[in-house]
Amino acid sequence: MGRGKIEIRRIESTTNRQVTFSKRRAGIIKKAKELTVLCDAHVSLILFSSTNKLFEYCSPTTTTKKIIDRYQQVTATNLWDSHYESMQKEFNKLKEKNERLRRSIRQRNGEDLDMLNHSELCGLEQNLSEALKKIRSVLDNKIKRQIDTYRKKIKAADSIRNIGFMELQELNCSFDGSEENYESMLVMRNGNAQPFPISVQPNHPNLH
Amino acid sequence: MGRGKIEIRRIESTTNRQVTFSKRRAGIIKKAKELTVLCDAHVSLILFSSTNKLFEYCSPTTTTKKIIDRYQQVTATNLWDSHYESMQKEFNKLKEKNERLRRSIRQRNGEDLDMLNHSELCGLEQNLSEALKKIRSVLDNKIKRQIDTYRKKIKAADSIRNIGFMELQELNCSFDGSEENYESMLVMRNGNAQPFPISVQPNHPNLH
DNA sequence: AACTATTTATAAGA
DNA sequence: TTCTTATAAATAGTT
Repeated sequence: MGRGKIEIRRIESTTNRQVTFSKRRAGIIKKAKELTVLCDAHVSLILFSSTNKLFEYCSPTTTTKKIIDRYQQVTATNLWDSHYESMQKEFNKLKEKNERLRRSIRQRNGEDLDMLNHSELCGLEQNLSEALKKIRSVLDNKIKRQIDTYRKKIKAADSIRNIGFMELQELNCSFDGSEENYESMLVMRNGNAQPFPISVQPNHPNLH
Repeated sequence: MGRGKIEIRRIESTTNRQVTFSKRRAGIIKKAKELTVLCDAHVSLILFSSTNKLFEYCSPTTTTKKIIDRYQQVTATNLWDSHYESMQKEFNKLKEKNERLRRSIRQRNGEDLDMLNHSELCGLEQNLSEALKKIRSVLDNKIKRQIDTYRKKIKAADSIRNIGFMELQELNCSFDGSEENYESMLVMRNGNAQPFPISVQPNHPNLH
């Protein structure tokens, strides 16, 4: 139908192909609509162009989803049951793993120990004992590092104290060298500055 | 197109409607085929007649399932029901939980401690320490109970020994009462029977 | 996007 | 259902 007859074979010219697609797409969708109305049919038409554009028609009395569900029922082609099923399997596996992990944690917490036999219990004991050693060593190191930090701060403060003392001597102020008077003097010099930082981990907000 | 023009409205005559459906179905499927070939398109056409008969066309380069999957991807219309969707959410939640549990176990195993702050580390230390106490007490109790069992077995064996001794005396055998000879005598009496059960948990196959 | 010569689809009839 | 055929509709090539 048209000025000339065409062979039904892939149209080589890209533009021509796209124009034809556009025209015939309109045609077939019109036909689908007419079929729906004239014959009281349910139609789902899904088109992907060669440029991967999607076009669809669906009878207004229904939805694509419903048609596909019906199609599935009739053909017994389970389009997504396999997908769904495999997912359900994975889900259950994950649940099981989760339960095992929880139990493991409970056991590492000293609960639910009845189900363990003697050797398992011994293994757990050894395992926890080693873990505790590691944690304590990490904790030790942290504390050591903190003590070091404090020492350095003390040293720094001391040197400030000495400098302050020397400055005082130079200024001929009436300072007797006692701690209280020294601090009040520092406050006088620096405004509100604290002599030592109080916060242990100034950059960590979650410290209780 | 035809002998007369028709209005596009439901055909009231059932036979006529069915005839028209039949004719137009052939027509639209032909159009779908032509579109597929001419324009290199992917087409899925699903038809349900008013009598609920299913007809379909699908481009030979693909399958209805593939087209529907693609349709789903593009439209992001969740054709899978809400159950599936909620399941997917649950699945991801479970995965997350799982990861947290794993991390917790690693930490209770003395690994991945860097991400813990000081107080968390202290809490972990205390927690593990208490767990270890519990486990050790359970282990202690078990061992105590085993020792009790052994004691009872020894007592039982002793009474057997006494009975055996008395029997020996009655039989006027030449038994001097020493341990070695007593045991060899028992072996003689009972075949290969062991005086005490060696295995702690004879019913557990996984004992190392 | 519009036009139109032609092909194609199909309504009605057999 | 299938065939026929007059006619409506679709569309290929063109503008």
